[in-house]
Amino acid sequence: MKLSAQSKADKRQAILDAALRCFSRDGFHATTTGDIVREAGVSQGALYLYFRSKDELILALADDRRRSDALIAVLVAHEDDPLRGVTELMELYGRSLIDPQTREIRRVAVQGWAEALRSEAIRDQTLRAIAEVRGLIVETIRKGQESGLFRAEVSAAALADILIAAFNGLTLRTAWGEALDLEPVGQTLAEMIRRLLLPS
Amino acid sequence: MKLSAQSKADKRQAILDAALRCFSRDGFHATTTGDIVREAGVSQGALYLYFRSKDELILALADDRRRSDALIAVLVAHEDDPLRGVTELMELYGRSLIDPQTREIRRVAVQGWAEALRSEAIRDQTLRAIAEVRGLIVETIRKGQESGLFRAEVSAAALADILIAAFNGLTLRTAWGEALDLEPVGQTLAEMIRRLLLPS
Amino acid sequence: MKLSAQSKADKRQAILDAALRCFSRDGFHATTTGDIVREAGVSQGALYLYFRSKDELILALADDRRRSDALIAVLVAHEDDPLRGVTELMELYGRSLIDPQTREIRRVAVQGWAEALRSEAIRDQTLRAIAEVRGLIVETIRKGQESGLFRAEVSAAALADILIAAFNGLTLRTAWGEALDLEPVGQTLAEMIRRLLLPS
Amino acid sequence: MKLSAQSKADKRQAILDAALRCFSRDGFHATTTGDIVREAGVSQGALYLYFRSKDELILALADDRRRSDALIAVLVAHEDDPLRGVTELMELYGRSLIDPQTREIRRVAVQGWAEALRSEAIRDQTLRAIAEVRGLIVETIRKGQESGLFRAEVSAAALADILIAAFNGLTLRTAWGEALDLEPVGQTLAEMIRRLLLPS
DNA sequence: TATGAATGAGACTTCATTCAT
DNA sequence: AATGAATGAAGTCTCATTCAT
Repeated sequence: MKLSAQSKADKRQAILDAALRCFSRDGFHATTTGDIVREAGVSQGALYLYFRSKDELILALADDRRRSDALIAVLVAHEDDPLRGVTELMELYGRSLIDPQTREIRRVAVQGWAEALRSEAIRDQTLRAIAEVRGLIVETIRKGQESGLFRAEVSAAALADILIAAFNGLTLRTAWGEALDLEPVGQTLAEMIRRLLLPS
Repeated sequence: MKLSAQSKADKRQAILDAALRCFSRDGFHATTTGDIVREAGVSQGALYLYFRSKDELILALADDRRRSDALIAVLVAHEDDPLRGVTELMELYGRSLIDPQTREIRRVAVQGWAEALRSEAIRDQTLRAIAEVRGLIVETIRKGQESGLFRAEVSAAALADILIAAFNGLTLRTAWGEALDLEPVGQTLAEMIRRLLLPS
Repeated sequence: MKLSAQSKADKRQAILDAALRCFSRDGFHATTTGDIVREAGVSQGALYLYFRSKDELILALADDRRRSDALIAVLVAHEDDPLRGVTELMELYGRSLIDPQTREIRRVAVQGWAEALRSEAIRDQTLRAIAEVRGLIVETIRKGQESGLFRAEVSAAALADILIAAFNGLTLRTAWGEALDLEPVGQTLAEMIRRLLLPS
Repeated sequence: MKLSAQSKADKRQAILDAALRCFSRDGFHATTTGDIVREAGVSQGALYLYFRSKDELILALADDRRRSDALIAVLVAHEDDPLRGVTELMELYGRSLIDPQTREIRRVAVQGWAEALRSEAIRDQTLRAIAEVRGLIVETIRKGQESGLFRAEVSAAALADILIAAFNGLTLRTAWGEALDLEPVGQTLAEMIRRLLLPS
């Protein structure tokens, strides 16, 4: 009985979802494949019909592609309004930090950071995602500078790195369950960027 | 042959050093106690004369107390010159990020972040260290505001969180071995802080 | 390849049998799980598919349920003939003491007695089995007393305890491999009981 | 500094006492030499100055020589009054069963029974002690038979075995901490012996 | 395609004993 | 004689992966 492509994809996704829950709860290493198949309601063997190994499952969940895609989309959407682009980027990031739906994803992402230290595949994937977002931030700032909107003395690359670093640092804090008051943090960061970029 | 407190501490430290090298290279979980004792040049049993378990070893290495202590020292040293305090803090942090000697520590710290998601002991320890640094940053900024040096409208807490987040984010990037050009990053961040805090 | 309940029970029993042989030969503590799986012809991991731990295996073998069940059956079978019941009980017990097939069981039972000192689970199980047999012996004697067959002055409980104590003591002696001549022992004990219970 | 023979013997005894407490509490195998030296307040190495190995310590405590010596003394003391000898034997045994001071000894003795299954040295020692007591009981009964006091038809050897078996079985029950009511048990057993031995 | 029993390497930890001091 | 740090073999149990059905 051949499974339709649809139900095959469904089952694969069900396993991924189960793995995300397990990894978020217990971490990559304390999670056993037994935990995952139990959570997914499939058989032990089924896991290996859809994934080559536990590591492949980790790799598939180690970065948060959905988030970086969203960030990229925002920057692209506002490419003719650099200030708006940067502002919206921060808005979006801030919202994602407090969205309870992405809590598991953020926790797993932090674990992915640790795994990226050891696994070249995970590191490549993670760095590529960061580089992509970073590239677009740089481009956005450059555009603002070229149009005379932003101060030309500012290093676009440095600012991009600072933004990404701050984002990652905040992701970390919220992943730990700390109740950060993100409202003033967002406003203060926005103010810092404005004062840096806009001519006084 | 009763060991002196000194030589006992030395041996304990030798094991810690070996564990740090192993953890940095292979991660907490892929490192076996066998790896550690081989690296330390002691017997399997010796490990348990100095540590109750592998977990205790992980806990002992999961945060980077030396770094947070140094940060605190800097802030305390310049408590009558808030602007200098914040600047020196950034200097120190920046230097530590490129110091090859602390590379292993930074790699292990990132793994500690992931472990902190699962282990209450590690999380407590990590959050406590962060809270301590954060508290001193807030205090330093407040002092500057009270003396009229800094703009009173700025949220000291928010700025402290942003700084810490950026620091952590940069630690992460350097832990991965990325060759960040930290010079402009540091200058840009300093400029952002000055423009935010100092009256224009 | 879902195992049928039958073959699952069979395999469990095969491991139990192997463990019995090992425990009888080397004792609970000198027997390793490696010994057991080798004797059973299964893999290390297989043991843990059928038993949660080595302790569970010990618990499962620590008392001799088959023997106490047989004793109970005898007493129940002759509940309308108390003298016969007691006599048959002794017969059965005596036969079991010299049955080479139960030699391993008796050796393991003695070890269970020692384990019962430390393990509440084993002690509970052992005491429960004894209490059950004891209760039936008491009841049988009481019945004989009520019908006027046995002397009413005899403490049924005390006699039951004496019988059980003697049985256990004899089990111990035979477990050690001593060549007791059980024939006269049985006859003498029977004579003691008759002279105690029957009106002279 | 040469230790006097006295203090050497004292220290040896202190270790034995500590071992008895540990063995009684945790069993031979769950007790570590570390437990014993801690309980005795001596150093790890000291143990091996007084005993060749842990096994030697077990052997030294595995049987209850003090009890069997006392039993023998009673029988010898009344060798010209066989009935009295047997009665006193039972009295003494009964008292020892409820003496809280010998509780640890009885618990360790039961463990010795299990060890005797595996260790030839312990088995020899245990069987020898039993044989000694048994021999004296047989002799006592024989004497009574020869003097016409006891019925000649009774098998002295069988009765001795029954008595010893009952004693051991009762030791077992009390070692488990069961609150047996030994008063009626003793009386009933005495009655059984009288009725068996004395001409009606 | 799907199952889940089976595998067996290997991880962590303990512990009786030794031996340098 | 005495100490206690050190040893390292060995034990129990787990778990990612395979494969017969």
